[in-house]
Amino acid sequence: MSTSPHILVVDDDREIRNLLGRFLDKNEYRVTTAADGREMRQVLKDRHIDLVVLDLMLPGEDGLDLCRKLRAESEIPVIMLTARGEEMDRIIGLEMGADDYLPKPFNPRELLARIKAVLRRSERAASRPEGLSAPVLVFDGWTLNVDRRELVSPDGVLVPLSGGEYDLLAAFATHPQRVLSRDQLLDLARGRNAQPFDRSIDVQVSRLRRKIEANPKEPQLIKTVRTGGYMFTPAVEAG
Amino acid sequence: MSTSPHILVVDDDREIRNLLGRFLDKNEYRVTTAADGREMRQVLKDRHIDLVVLDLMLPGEDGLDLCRKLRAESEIPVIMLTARGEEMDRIIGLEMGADDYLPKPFNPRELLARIKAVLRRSERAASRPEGLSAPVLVFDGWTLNVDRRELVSPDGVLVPLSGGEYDLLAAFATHPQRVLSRDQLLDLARGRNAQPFDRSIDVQVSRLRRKIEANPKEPQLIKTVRTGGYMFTPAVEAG
DNA sequence: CCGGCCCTGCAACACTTCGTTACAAATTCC
DNA sequence: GGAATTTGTAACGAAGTGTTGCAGGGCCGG
Repeated sequence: MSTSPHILVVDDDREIRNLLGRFLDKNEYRVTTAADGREMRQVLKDRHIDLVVLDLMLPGEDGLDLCRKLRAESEIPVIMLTARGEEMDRIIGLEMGADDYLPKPFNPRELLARIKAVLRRSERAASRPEGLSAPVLVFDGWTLNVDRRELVSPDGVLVPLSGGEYDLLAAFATHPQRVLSRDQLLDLARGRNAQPFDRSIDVQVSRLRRKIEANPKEPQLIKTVRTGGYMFTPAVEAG
Repeated sequence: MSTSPHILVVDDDREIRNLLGRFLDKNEYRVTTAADGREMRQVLKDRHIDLVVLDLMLPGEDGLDLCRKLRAESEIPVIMLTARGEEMDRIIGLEMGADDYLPKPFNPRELLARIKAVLRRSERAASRPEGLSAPVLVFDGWTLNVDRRELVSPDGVLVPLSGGEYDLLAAFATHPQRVLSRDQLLDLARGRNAQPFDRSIDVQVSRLRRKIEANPKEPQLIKTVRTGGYMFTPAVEAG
């Protein structure tokens, strides 16, 4: 039930991916792995990730490049790994915007400690310092204010949402027009994995529909896709 | 009944095709094989494929070429096989856009593990990244909105379809004016293979006709092709 | 033209999945 | 610490889908 941080390990070496995957898993983190930049972006688009462990040396795109781009468009903290243990790398790594740095080979416990430290820091810093990342999502007349976690209806009325309802709607609104499985929704909105026979998303969808659908019996915004999950149908634009 | 991923194995060696076919079949995957690029394209046009296992060395078109073209026009993940075990091939393979790579000879279990990994990844990435794939299909006055999974009749009325009815109609509308066997339809609309005496498509066609045919007794849009399957007769254009 | 065979349409039934309510557990707010 | 709110779980009815069986109609050999 606990909502544990979700860590993305990006490394081209499968050995290392598996090793870190198992290790972090044992230490109460949820882990996903990626072998290169393309995979990393895919995961980032579809799951909520709290921290990225990024290898400096990657096939195709360079880890430093990736880190810089990642920094440009999100606030996800990054810990860099590198095979070269030189001080220069460290400086470059940190200048690229990484939150911490670890030379290979390293002791997994060392990585664990740094992950904990970085997460503790970024937890507090969950503010967005005047960055222009979309604070308002508009769809079908509705306005979802991400900063205030508030929803305003097409006729301008503020519709009170519970925290979970907001999280679910935000998950939908940031992944519109595609089928999202219950598992994905649980990850995006609650930061946990589904358990067998987990129906909590169904119930939460039902409660959300009651508040945003004109006719909850015939939902237009959140459609059910049998055996597939749910789909948020309207186009969403940044306000 | 289960809807298992459908894998296309492309290799000119019949031995390998059969071997992999049986092996993957035993491991709960649906498999189709192709001997060259032409067959591959044919299958891709007719079936829903979740992953392609592609040999690097093929008669006629090169595997790398095929992979690049495949990548250019679809999001289907690719695992490359090659007889040469050199590192350069690996880099080229990945740069061509393959999702993973396996040198021959290989252990089938190894391939299985990679297939699982790639599918797990691509499962989440079922997004349409601003590609211009048709979001609206128009035929004979009707409009099928793929984003909203909605059907609008010639006189502008929204016709409620169940999920399965929509999936079936979408399968038809994306493969118009050609005979589709029950097996193909089951694959395209339900993602599963037919079982002996499987009549579910017939029933679903019947239910769909009730909603879209002016006179279901004399269907104009979905024609029956005796011993062949069904054919969607109107011309379909992107809206 | 007729009878048997095979294929398709569809109604009826069985089974699965989903929506919603009720209630209990957990969390938040005074 | 207790009340109010929120969230998860269980249960049940509703809706969707697959299966089965039978009726109707085409096709073929005689």
